[in-house]
Amino acid sequence: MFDKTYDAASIEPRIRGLWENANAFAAGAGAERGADPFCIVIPPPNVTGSLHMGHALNNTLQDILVRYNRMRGKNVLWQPGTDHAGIATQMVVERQLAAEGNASRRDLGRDAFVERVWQWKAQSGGAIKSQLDRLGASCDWSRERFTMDEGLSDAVLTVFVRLHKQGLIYRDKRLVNWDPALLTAISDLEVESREVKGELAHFRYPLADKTFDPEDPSTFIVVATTRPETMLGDTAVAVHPDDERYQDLVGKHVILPLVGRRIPIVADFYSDPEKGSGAVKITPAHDFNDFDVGKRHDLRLINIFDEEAAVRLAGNGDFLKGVNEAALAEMIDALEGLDRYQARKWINRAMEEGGYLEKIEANVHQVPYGDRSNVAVEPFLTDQWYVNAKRLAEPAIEAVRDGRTQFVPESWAKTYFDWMENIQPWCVSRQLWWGHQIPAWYGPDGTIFVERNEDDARRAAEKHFGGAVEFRERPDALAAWAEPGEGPTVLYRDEDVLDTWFSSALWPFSTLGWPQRTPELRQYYPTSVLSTGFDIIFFWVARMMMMGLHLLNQEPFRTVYIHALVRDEKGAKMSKSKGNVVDPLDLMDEFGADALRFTLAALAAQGRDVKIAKARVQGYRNFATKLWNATRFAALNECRIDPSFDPAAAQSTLSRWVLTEAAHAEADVSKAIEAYRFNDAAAAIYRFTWNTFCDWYLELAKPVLIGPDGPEKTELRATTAAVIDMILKTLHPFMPFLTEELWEITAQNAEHTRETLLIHARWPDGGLTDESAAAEINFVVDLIATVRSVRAETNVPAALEADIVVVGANDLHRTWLERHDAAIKRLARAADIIADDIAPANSAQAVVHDVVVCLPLVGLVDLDAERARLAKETTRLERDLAKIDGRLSNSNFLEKADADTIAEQRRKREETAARLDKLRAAIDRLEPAA
RNA sequence: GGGCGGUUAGCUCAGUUGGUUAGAGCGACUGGUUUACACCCAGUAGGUCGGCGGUUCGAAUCCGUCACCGCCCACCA
Repeated sequence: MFDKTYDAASIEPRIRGLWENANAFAAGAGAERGADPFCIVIPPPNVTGSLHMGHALNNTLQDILVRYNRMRGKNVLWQPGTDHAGIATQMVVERQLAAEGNASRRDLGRDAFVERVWQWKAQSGGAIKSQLDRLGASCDWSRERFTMDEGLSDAVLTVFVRLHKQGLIYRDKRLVNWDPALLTAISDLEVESREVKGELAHFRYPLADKTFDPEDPSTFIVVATTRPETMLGDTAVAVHPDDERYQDLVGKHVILPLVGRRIPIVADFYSDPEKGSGAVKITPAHDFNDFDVGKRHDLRLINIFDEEAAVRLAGNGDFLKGVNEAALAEMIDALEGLDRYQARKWINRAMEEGGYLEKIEANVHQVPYGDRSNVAVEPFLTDQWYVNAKRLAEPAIEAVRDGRTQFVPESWAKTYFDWMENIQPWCVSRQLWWGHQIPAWYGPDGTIFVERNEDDARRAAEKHFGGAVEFRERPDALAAWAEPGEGPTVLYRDEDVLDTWFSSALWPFSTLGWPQRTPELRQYYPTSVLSTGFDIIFFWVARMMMMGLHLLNQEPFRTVYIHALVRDEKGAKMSKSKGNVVDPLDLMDEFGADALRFTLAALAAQGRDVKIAKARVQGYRNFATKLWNATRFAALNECRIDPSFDPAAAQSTLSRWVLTEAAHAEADVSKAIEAYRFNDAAAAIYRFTWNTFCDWYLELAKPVLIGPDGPEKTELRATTAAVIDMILKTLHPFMPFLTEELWEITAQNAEHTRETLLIHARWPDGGLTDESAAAEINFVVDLIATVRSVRAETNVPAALEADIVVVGANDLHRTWLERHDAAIKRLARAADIIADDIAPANSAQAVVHDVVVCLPLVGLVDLDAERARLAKETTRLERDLAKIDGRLSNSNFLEKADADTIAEQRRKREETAARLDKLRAAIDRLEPAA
């Protein structure tokens, strides 16, 4: 039954089976009647994704909270599920198609492609669940949801239609961040700016009323740009209204080189006299700031790109208007269809040939990139759907301000506020196929019908048009509109889908059944805690807050716990390209799920990065083995659970001491978990288990446990079993597999049936507190530790058993020495322990509490080493004493420090002085050095 | 440009309202096959808590400043 080592690989699956058979993770399982609810919704991983270290950390922490609260008797639901992850998943499948040499998604067609994605979901969607299982995450899988399942899709439709009717979702034509590789709009958050080494081109724009002469600066105005190719769409040059250099040029015009377009010079505050030449070209259709400038000056918008950001001039009415088409033929010929970067080169060359290029400088600047596609994003003028985030943000800000929702650590609230207070309209439409298709139907007169389904849209449209309507695909509908004939009015549905984060924003209530009024919704909403990384505070947390408050009028969670990011052991962000990714599955294979979990908890200090080091995981695997062996030792010595054992009635100080320490440890762990100080919690149970229970309690109890039967042995056996029980419970949230296994084994050993699995056992609460037992055991522990240290430092052979003479022992000391005689002899390697009034000559000596312990080993003790040791100790004590005396003689200290602190210093002074006296006496007893 | 965080033992990190002899794991060194455990036991060494200045009776802890590192946000002149 009990091997020497805990074999995680074989035990974990069996324990998982136990939990599964018992339906142990089900909502409310093991709860007390009428118990308070405790609910966490899992941050839904990508349905086709796999477990990475960030998931491992986050889900370990959530599971600790969940298991702890479950053991506290609460009605716990950990709601799991997965996200369809629009762009990410679509990209994966597109890549697969490409790799298989298949047709692109466009060739395949929308329906076939979406079908293909569902297949991929069916095929790979189970991986993340089984990996979370592997980790021990105790989610209620019977309630697993998917953002595109029927219920959640219904929630999405409901919200879209409702917000639209409330005017909070609207369609707008404005510049968006356009991803020319993915061919979709993306939101501000999906754009990351990267530093790029580029060029700054200085162009000469000839003044309309002068004859251009490259040598004469009065005939042109210089503009600088990092995007020469966009000059094709320039419709103005802006200078600062206060810029004296350009005062008399405002209102005049320049002729756009190559193109020949006559464009105005306008005065606008956007222009920064400090930058470049102080004059800036304005391209309202391809730059967010220029767009605003264009609005202020009523400038034309000229889009020169197609959706792949390739130049489109031929037949481009906006571009061609007002220029001499014939003169442009050659240029159009050269540029048509070139991508941005090729066009840039061509423009630079052509400008140089025409004498319009003043210079090109190297320039480092920030360029926005699509976080998925890794290509530069293009500001692009399109119609998209927007959510009025500003309105929704107000109650969401309020909820955090007044503490209904609390960030832990608190500092993240600032980040949340900063973003929420400057929030921009949220572009929620995506030109993708994988996702929730937007429920909007377009009629030929420009009317948009936003309804939950086609039937509702039909009814609304029939009412609007006063006759029958018919739905067709967009191209067919547009064709029908172009040539109106007899018959029903033709409508088409918006082809776009919603941003993935739109459905994620509903997660805390959609998974509980909303918009249905389910009992789960009533019971578990608002949820208790949301645990996530800071990287998705904006993407997700903020949006859940907005949606939850708007739709349910209640904040979605009481606490938002923000954990650190997992990095490699050097602190670098893990990335595939760096090759420094640590796979949690590998670590679990090597050291077990419990060891990984414990490591993550132990490293999860707040506000820090979590740097995962393999040695650390190994160390905690060793900890698992340590507990395993301690329990094995207890079993070997027939330490069985005794249902009649009452800790409060325990007789031996050893029992009372360890039971008290156990209660302290439990209190520390509880307090730390409740404060989300997972590292403190892990440290507390680790320290107690290893350093207190194994290193001292078991060692001190050994002589009794392996000795003759008697009342003390009976009691220590029961104590040992009881303390192990307490360890198993307290450790369970961190190491669920090991502890559940030992829970079962210890029950078998006792031929005692456990009422429940450990996962449903009640958290230990309180217990014995006997601070006086500590004095006795601490004396014994310190005595043993001191003797060991002295022996090692004075080079006493390890195997030698030496007498210990204790000088200055009072009756109490004598009782203690008597009572723990066997343990001290065993642990301090003593032949005999003698209480005496006179110290033997030339022995090694040390002060322990109020007594002096002597090792009378003439010839065996290295006296020089002993003298050095005592001298060192004396020096240290003298220094301490001087420090304390300094404080106590400082009148300021005595006046201003609080009474407790002063009393403490006085106590310390006495203690140190007494110790020093004993030490000096000990030195005097030694033969002076030769 | 704005904001946030970090700098503590060789390495990775704790250190909760200012008062400890500044701790842990790993690593190093010394010694151990004592019948739970070598994934172990006992012991030892190792830190002017990034620099400077200040507040305070007292600072790793509070304030200022500088240096370096990291992250987030921000108009691609």
